[in-house]
Amino acid sequence: MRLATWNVNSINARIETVIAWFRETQPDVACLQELKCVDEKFPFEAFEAFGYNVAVHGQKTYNGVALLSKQPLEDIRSGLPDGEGDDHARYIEAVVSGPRPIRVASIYLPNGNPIGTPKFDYKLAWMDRLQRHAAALLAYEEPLALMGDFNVIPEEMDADKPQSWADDALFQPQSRAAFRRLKNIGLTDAYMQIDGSPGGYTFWDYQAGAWQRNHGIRIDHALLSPQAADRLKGVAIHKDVRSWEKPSDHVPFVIELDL
DNA sequence: ATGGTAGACCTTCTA
Repeated sequence: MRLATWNVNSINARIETVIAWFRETQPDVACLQELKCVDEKFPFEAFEAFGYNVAVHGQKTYNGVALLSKQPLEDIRSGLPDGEGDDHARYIEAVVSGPRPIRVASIYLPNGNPIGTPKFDYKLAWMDRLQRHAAALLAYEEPLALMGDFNVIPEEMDADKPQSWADDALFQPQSRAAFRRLKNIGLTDAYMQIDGSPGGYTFWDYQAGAWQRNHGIRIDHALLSPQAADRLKGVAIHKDVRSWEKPSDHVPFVIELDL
């Protein structure tokens, strides 16, 4: 079973690129982030034509997440618990049905920049909420994949120029510690389990020729419960997609599970 | 030295 996560940076601006990639990769499940549209503006038909079931948690202009699956989606939940006062559409989860069901979440974790502002506090509070919810899901002791744009550079090896991220919310010690705490409740970083080599970047900024200079970072992750990690067979970063026409600044990250 | 691009949308915000 092939599961993908991809921050598309506007689904409607990216639809031709995204469809071209779906044709080529045929993922069983895809987690999309940064749709930048409300539910009604999501291009359902383009994906339903491929036989995908779609669950969308959209928002005007900013954020927005979706789950696409060839198998039916059940128990669809939008938003993290304890979300009063939080109107950002950054989380959707569902159970992908089948002989061996798996719960999958599409996550767009807050960026948090600039540091020293309420935006950074919001990031850390959101990570705390995510950890508490993930702990509750782990108690089911079932296959679970938390996939998305976590907006955290876990280690120095996950950035081409770590120094240039020193003052950035994505590489703050507090952000990295919160990401470690999340993993330490019992989640496995799929990339590190299978590959783990430096340079496995998933994002290159549009600015300052970051792609041409390979100034990338690894911020798109898949965190797996033990029941999913035990069935992890492969990971792949679709780096070449960054060089396609009208690319997102993120590329797809794909994991293969023996489910 | 603080550059540079992309998307949504109306003027600036977010990334």
